[in-house]
Amino acid sequence: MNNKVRVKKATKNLSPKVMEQVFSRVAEYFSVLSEPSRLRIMYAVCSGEKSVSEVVELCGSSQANVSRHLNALHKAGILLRRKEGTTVFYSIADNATVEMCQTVCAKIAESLH
Amino acid sequence: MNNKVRVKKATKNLSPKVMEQVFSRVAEYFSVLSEPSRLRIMYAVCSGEKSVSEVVELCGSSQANVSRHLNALHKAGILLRRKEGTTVFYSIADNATVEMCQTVCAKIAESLH
DNA sequence: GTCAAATATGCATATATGCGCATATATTGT
DNA sequence: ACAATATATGCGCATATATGCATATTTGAC
Repeated sequence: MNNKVRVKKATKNLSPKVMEQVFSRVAEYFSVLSEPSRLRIMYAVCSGEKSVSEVVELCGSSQANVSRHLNALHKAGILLRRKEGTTVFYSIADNATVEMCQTVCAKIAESLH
Repeated sequence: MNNKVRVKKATKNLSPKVMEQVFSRVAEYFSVLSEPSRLRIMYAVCSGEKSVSEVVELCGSSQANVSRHLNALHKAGILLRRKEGTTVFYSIADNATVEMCQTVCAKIAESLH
């Protein structure tokens, strides 16, 4: 059996110090996606740009929490922020992340049977 | 601009109730990958099957923690467990997860400049 | 059976984080 | 300036979890 996995170029020959930084950042990245509330928000936004209020409406969480979660997703580079008057719109900044989430969701949705 | 993202078949037409279950499971899945210690372990194991002691050696964490983390990764279906005498070997069970981690690592390693 | 090695686990602690609540801030309209 | 609306944030609490330490458990050698 061969269960070794080839390491991609971009992560090859990195010093242990840098590797630690990468692991730390990657952990933070996955951490942002490790909350049902934020996944719900991602699901709401990935169908098109939404204001905070719209997301609140769609997700059923409190305005305060939705605001915080949207901010977290924005800081992580996953969502874009656009301001128009008093309204703030969020949209997908990183399609790769959305596709990754959908791949994982699909796999898990299947395994639920 | 078109930043809508198509939803995969497997997650389409799921009841809100099931969607919640999926989000919960997916959050747990990402949660397992949201710790530098576990990513370090994944990196050690993805180059080939390793015993607990070997992983301890490679990662520098305590035996207790490595054991716990390996168990978490195993319960999440990401690692396989094989026992031989008193030694327990872990190996990659899910290549998709490893590839996903490497994709994210590569992206973040690049962005570190 | 006894001992040693490898792994797993119970417990206490420190830290992180999600949430509810109240409130601050920003912007528009009157 | 004032009121109303939309969003962000400070605070306290409850919960989750990573870690260190000690110890239990499992298995093989003698």
